[in-house]
Amino acid sequence: MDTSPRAAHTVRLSGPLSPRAGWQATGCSMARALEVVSSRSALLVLREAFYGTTRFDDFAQRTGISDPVTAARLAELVEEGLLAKEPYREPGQRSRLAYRLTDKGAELFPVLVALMEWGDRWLAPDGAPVVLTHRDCGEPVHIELRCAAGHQASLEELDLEAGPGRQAASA
Amino acid sequence: MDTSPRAAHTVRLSGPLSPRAGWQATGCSMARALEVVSSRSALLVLREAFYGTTRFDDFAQRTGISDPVTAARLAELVEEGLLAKEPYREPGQRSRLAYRLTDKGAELFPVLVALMEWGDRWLAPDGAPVVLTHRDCGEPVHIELRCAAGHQASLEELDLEAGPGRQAASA
DNA sequence: GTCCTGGCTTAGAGTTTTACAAGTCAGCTA
DNA sequence: TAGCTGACTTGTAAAACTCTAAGCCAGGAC
Repeated sequence: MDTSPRAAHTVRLSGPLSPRAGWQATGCSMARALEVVSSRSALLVLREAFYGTTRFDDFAQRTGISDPVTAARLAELVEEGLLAKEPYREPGQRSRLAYRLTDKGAELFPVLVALMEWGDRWLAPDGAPVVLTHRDCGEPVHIELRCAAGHQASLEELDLEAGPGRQAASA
Repeated sequence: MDTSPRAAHTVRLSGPLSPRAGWQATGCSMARALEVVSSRSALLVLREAFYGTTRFDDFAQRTGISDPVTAARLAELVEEGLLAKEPYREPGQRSRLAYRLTDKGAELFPVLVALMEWGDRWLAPDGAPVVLTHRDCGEPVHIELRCAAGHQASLEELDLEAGPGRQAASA
């Protein structure tokens, strides 16, 4: 199937996934991930968490999101296990709450970096406003697609195959 | 600043970006990217485009998005230059429109892969429903953060620095 | 010419996301 | 004890996103 000559900018569907018309992607992992982080505010809050922000007012101010939305988003991200709320006390201060990234939240970092990289390339005519560098060597850091054998892979070199969690007629 | 011992799951802010309170990230590339693709439907449409879908009805059906939203999203993505509309004609058929990824759209692929990978890991208890493999070697493909010198880098090894596009008091 | 199909558009309505402005409340400081 | 501050909550309202259901139009097929 799909013997058409144009495969530019697409992956190749292989095995039971070809043709595309034969299966549904309703429960796909990307769709599930989007249920958790599809709002602009959620990702901005996470950005700040990666920058080290931990306090309510700082999140609200630094993301430019209003207080009510910030509160809602922080509560959601805590409930979903991306952030953890922990009390702490600075000397002479009363007890406060800090929001910190959990492992689950921290592993979203590549998503944010990929978005930033794309934004730098296509939406920032004057160049990247901020850059990530590797502390040891000072070189800029970027996102790569690489296979377990170590080869860098482009979109057109990829196959999409059924995985272990695939149910009949879904993905 | 920020001499606190806990830097877990955060990058280090360096140079003029430290302390965080001293600058605004309002125009950051991630925020700009989110203006374009922050809706669930936009990313689902792009997912299908990467799977090779090109026609209106197929987009609507395969993403599970309603017709009006599909139409709105396709039009937006075309306007933003992520998809291109091109007429084509199959023999014996009338002229149709195909939506294809542009280079700008195709370069969002790492974002989708990163989301999928995260969803596979945290939201798919039975394993990934679909997997991407490198056609040449058959090995699974994943997202990596790597610096220009070739080192793989973890979140905690990264510095955030001012880039060429940074204006005074913004990021 | 009439039917069918692909590619939309329109109408009407519900939910979510967002903002602004103001209020609340606990607990430390003075 | 009166105030201040951080962390929210409440009220109001607009905008965005989403749905279902139905309608429209162009261009082959018959």
